[in-house]
Amino acid sequence: MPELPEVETVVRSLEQHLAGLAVTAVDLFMPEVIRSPKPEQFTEQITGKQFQKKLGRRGKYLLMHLSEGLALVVHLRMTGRLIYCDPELPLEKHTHVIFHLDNGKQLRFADVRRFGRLQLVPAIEVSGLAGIKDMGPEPLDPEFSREFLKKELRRRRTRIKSLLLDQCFVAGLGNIYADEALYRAKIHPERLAPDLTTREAAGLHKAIVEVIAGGIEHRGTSFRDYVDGEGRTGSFQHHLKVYNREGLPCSRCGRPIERIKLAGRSSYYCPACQKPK
DNA sequence: CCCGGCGCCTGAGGGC
DNA sequence: TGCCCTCAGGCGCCGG
Repeated sequence: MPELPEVETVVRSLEQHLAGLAVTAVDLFMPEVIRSPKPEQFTEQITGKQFQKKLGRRGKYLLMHLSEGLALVVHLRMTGRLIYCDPELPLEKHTHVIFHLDNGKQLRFADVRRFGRLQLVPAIEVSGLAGIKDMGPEPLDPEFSREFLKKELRRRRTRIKSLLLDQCFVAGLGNIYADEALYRAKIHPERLAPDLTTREAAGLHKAIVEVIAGGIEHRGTSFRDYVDGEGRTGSFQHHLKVYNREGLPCSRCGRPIERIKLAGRSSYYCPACQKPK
């Protein structure tokens, strides 16, 4: 569930605590969650390294810069959590990695479904990593402009919802924010991308920027599993207009929100405000 | 090349 | 009460 706003919130909440701390030891309970290097090397290489002042993010990836030019790259996928805490805090079930820190605290990685991955790489290689290399622009960067969006829509022969979920198109959108953006732009999720008008593209651009900025402002959507780096929930779930609201009245017209399956996922939309055309 | 669909995982929730 | 099925969805991978 962590999409861009949730990952950004984790970054901001961890940054203040981790800056300057060194890793003194690592407990690796589930080596499978380490994507690279080999588990023993991962543990050996990260031990003694210090977290830099700033943590970064690219799309849904957390970029944790360390001393000696290393970077810990983390993808939380669906249920992953990174929590900074006291060692006394009871171990949450499915805790797979514990980083012991030189102030006596811990950074823990837990993940019920074990989809999340950690990777330790030279920082200069981050931009070339699979999953990051071909990633589209950050939705809040100037590079993600109306013109860019319109041009991409014309180029891609797919349904608009699928395109919004494609990280090569724009970084960081997942199922929740994609549905919310389409609702705000009044565009049916099954519309073909090249069929959107210039006006609709402009509206969609605005909706994407607003919904992502709103998500960050409210510290993410805690719909199911998500909490930030201090274990706190976000509040954007209270501002969702369509996601997980099947049968509930549309806030614009009162018609019940509907749910369809699209590319294997649920898509929520208002049948009156978002016409198929 | 580009798109759609499946598998990976566990737990929650619904039907019977 | 318990069992089984479906669903949750990000992304790598494969096939058409």
